[in-house]
Order: sequence, then structure tokens, then C-alpha cells
Amino acid sequence: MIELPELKSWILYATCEVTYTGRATSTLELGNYLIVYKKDHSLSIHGGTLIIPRNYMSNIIKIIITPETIIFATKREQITIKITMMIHLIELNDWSEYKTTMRRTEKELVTKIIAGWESYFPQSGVVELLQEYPTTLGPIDILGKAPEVYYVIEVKRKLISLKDVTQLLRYVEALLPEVKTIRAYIVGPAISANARKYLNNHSLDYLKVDFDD
Amino acid sequence: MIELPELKSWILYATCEVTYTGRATSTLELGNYLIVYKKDHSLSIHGGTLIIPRNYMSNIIKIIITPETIIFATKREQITIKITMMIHLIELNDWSEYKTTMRRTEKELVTKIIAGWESYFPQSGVVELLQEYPTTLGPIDILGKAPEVYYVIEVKRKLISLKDVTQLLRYVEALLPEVKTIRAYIVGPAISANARKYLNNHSLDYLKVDFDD
DNA sequence: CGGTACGTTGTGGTC
DNA sequence: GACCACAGCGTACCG
Repeated sequence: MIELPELKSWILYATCEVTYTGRATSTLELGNYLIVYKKDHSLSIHGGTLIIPRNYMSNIIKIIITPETIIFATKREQITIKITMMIHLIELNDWSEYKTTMRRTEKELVTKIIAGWESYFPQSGVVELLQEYPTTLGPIDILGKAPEVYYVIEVKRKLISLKDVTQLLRYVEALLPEVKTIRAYIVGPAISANARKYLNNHSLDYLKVDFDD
Repeated sequence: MIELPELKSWILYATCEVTYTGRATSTLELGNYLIVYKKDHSLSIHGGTLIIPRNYMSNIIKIIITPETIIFATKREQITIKITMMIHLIELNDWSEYKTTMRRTEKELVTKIIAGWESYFPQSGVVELLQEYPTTLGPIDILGKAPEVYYVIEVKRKLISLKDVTQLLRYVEALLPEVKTIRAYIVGPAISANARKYLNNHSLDYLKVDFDD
């Protein structure tokens, strides 16, 4: 018989098997797993390796407990845990909800580039600098408007790859009807050889900017 | 004084604060957190909400335990946990390493399209169907070669968005030197309005294919 | 090892 | 709610 704390956070180490149906379908063989239920009604089922849980679910709206089985359900998804043996069941009280405060994010690089615009793009003649400028093909990290030229800047916090270049190309395309001359840059600490070549083929530019200058 | 099981999997619920340095930098305020150490030398630190851990690390090569502090390190990263109080420390034995077997993946859709090629692309005249065809601009999900035409197919398992269209455009570009006529399709269960319009502007096509037909 | 793309991505933000 | 993009993405795979 399974008894779970009501509406609280708890962890359960148990011998069980798991099935998931919803966005995809999965099965997990009988074995020992760590089941983590948090008070935001999220569920994770962890195996003995890897950071990512074997199964998981958010916004659970229904929990059905029967002898040997727990079913978690949202509107469109369901996880069924068939429990053979419960090894540890612990209620976790006063579990902190603080989040990590991150530094060295993309946003930080954007701020840095805007603050130092003149040194990164000297004599650009830009009279207006816009962040997250919306286009029909997505938002541009930094758009610099000069009378005759637009500067389109896509910023990445780490190695730039092919997909980042295509992202920039798409923004350039979105602006083509608006202005005659566009200078487009991808900015970040590093770029892959392939991405570099692709960039050059399209007359786009790379500007190396690191967190610590 | 902290005593941890050597080289095993364990979980610790503790009052602590955490700092991370490496790819980025983060701090986590003093509070109760669940620390999960697995035998593949991975570490997760969970707060009382969200599926994703507050901090994490893989491939740990060094653990330094001092009174009130545990330091986990890889070559380039470090997590420092300053422990105020240990609430639960449990060693987890025989923790299963089975992985979930997934269905309804992109690969499954690819297989389905190849198997039913003639019904999806009638009279295509394709004499060769290749999976994960490598180009200088990335691998193509399905490439169908007819004498005069290449069929380029990009498959998605869920809603198709702008970035998926740019991905397809990039593959088409990579093949341009090889063949005169290219027909490019993005295939999946649904597509966003924006992506649809962008697709049409570039004379690409969308083909709706679902898991259950 | 770098490079590329998938993922039940999760999560946040904006429209 | 749709849709877009970041993330210490993690993870797998292929070169």
C-alpha cells in the first residue's frame, strides 16, 4: 500500500517500472529509480546516471494512487509508475525555491556591446540602438540605425555554429524591404570553421567579443 | 564533519549555499536543497521547484571534502557547496542504469516517410533515397535523388518553426552546386503561421505527416 | 576532440 | 495561447 504526503514535496527511492504517454511514448524497465515530486506539481524520475531524468512531467493536475501503482496526469500526458518495492520515502520540508543568479549570459554580452558600441563599430554613424528589435522573421539582438545603413547584430555567448549564421541571415532578409544597405555581424567569443566560411560566403562579418576584455 | 560514501551514488538533503564557476558563473542563496550524486560522477542540485536542477556538473574528476564544505571539480568547472546542516544523507544502492526506450521520435517519422515514399511523393522518379546525407552545411534528413531533381526533406516530430525553415534553406543552398533542380520539403505534424509564410516565400513546401495516419 | 542536431528539450518572455 | 529564442542547455552521433 502506498501512502504519500498530500500536496507536499517528497522523494521516493523504489523498485518500479515506468510508462509515459503524451508528447511521445516511452517505457522504462523494472529497476531502482529515484522519484522526485516537488510542490510546483512537477515530477522527475532519475536513473543512476545522467543529469537529465529518465521521465518527467510538469503541471500535474491529478494523482491516482492504487496499491502498487501511482499515476500522474496532466491534460495530455500520463506517467504510470508500477511499484514493486519502496526503499526510501522522505518528505522534504522547506525546500528552497531560490533560483540561481546567473552571470555571463548572452544578455550581458549584449549590454556590453551597446555600452561600448563606438569602440566595436567606430564611425558607424548610428543614431539609434535598439534591443530585441522585432521583425516578421524574429527578434534582432541589436539593431543599429544609421541614416543610410542598418547594423544587424546577433550575439552568442559561446561558440558560434552554422545555425547561428542562418539565424542572422534570416534577420537580414526580414530587413531587406526596409533599407538599402545592411551590415550584419555575428558576435561572440568563438566561431566554428564551417560557420566562418558560410558567413564569409554571404558577406556577413564576425566580431570576436569575450566576457573578459 | 561531512562523511560521504566513497565512489557510490548518494543523495543529500541539506541547508547549504552553492557557487558555480566555469562556462558561466552562478550563485545560489542559502536554503534547503537536494544534492544528487550519481556513480557516473555527475552531480545535480535541485530546488523545490522545476524539473531542471539549479546547478549541475558531469564528469567530475575531483571531490574535496572539508568541514562544512564540499567542492566538486572538472577540468574547467567547479561547484562549491557550503553546508550549514545535513538533514538527510542516503546512499542509493543498485540504482538502475536502464534508459527509457522512446517512441514517436524524429527518426521514426523519417523511417515512415522512406517506407511510404511513393505515397508521399508520387511519381518523383527518385532512384536513390539517402538518410543523414552529409553536406558542407550539415546533414540532410532524407535526400531523394532522381536523374534531374533532388528532393530535400527535413523532418520534425512536432510544430515546425522559423528556425526549422532556415535549416532547410541552408541544406538547399549546400546542394545548389550539385544539381539544377531541387524540391525541398519540410515534413511534420504542424507548422506555425510565420514559418508557413516564410516557407512559401522561398518556394519550399510543407507536407503534413503525423505519427498516426 | 570538434561540430552538428535532436529533445517528451525546459524555461522565460513577448505578442 | 501561440510562437520565438536562450540555455552553464544535456545528450548522442559522426567525423
